[in-house]
This record gives sequence, C-alpha cells and structure tokens, in this order.
Amino acid sequence: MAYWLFKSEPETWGWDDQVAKGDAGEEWNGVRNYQARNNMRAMAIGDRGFFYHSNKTREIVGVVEVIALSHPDSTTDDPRWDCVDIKAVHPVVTPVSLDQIKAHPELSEMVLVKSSRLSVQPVREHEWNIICALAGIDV
DNA sequence: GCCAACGTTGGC
DNA sequence: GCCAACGTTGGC
Repeated sequence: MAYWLFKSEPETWGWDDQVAKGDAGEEWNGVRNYQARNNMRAMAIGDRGFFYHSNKTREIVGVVEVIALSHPDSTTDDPRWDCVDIKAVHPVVTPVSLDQIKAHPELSEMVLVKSSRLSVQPVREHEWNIICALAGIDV
C-alpha cells in the first residue's frame, strides 16, 4: 500500500466537508497540475492519505482512503484532467502542524517541505509512521 | 496582504 | 523548442 498527502484550503473543501460525504466519498477534483494528476493516476484502491489544511492552519487533520481509481474529472471537459475518489477514514487525535514537520529531522525531506505547492503528493512509509505517531493514531 | 516560487501558456 | 509573460499557490 502506498501513502499520499492531499492538500486543500479548508475554506474551499475542508475535512468537515470530506467527513460529511461519509463512506460514499467524493472526487478529489479541480486538480490542474500534471504532477499531482500523475500521483493520482498512480494510486490504488485502499491507499491511504493524509488530509492537510493549507493556508491558515497548516496542519494534517485526518486520514483518507482511496476508493476509486483515477477517472475523468467531472468539473471539466478537458480530457487531460482526471482524479480519484477518496473518503474520510478517521480524524487525527492531535493535528500535526507544518512547523512540527519542518522541525522534525526525519521529516525535513518530505515533499510537503521541499515542494510546498504540489497539492497531491507521495508520502514515504517512514514519514507516514512518524506522523501517525505524532498525530496519536494507529498506523 | 505581500511576495517568492513555480507551473503553464503562447508568441516567435 | 525557447523563453517571457502571466497566473496561481501558499507560507509568512
């Protein structure tokens, strides 16, 4: 299983919105960036991801699961863009902030730190484990 | 609200 | 195929 990180502005689409969709989940649509799209194309059903709030709070707030493989993005007719569906699995006990991640020596190589603008990004397994520990949740 | 970083677009 | 212009993102 692979691990990912999904970034969103909570004003646009936040963790609460994701939770409200329940097990039906929702398209992670609106991505117009090739790298982010390619990451979604590489996802498998059952892959896990962190849900990150950008801008104001800047922290990981929950865990999501991929429930549909990459398919056309319903918000555009442009065939270049597609997206996966994800559902909320559970919230974190303690949100993990960007500051914490930057300060942690073993997390300093994270894509979140290195390439802060990429909205869908891979997370290495040991990074996943460290953050789960910080967040107070089981892997 | 500012601005740096970066991706995309389009003219040549 | 290059590169300048432009738009967007996201941290501060």
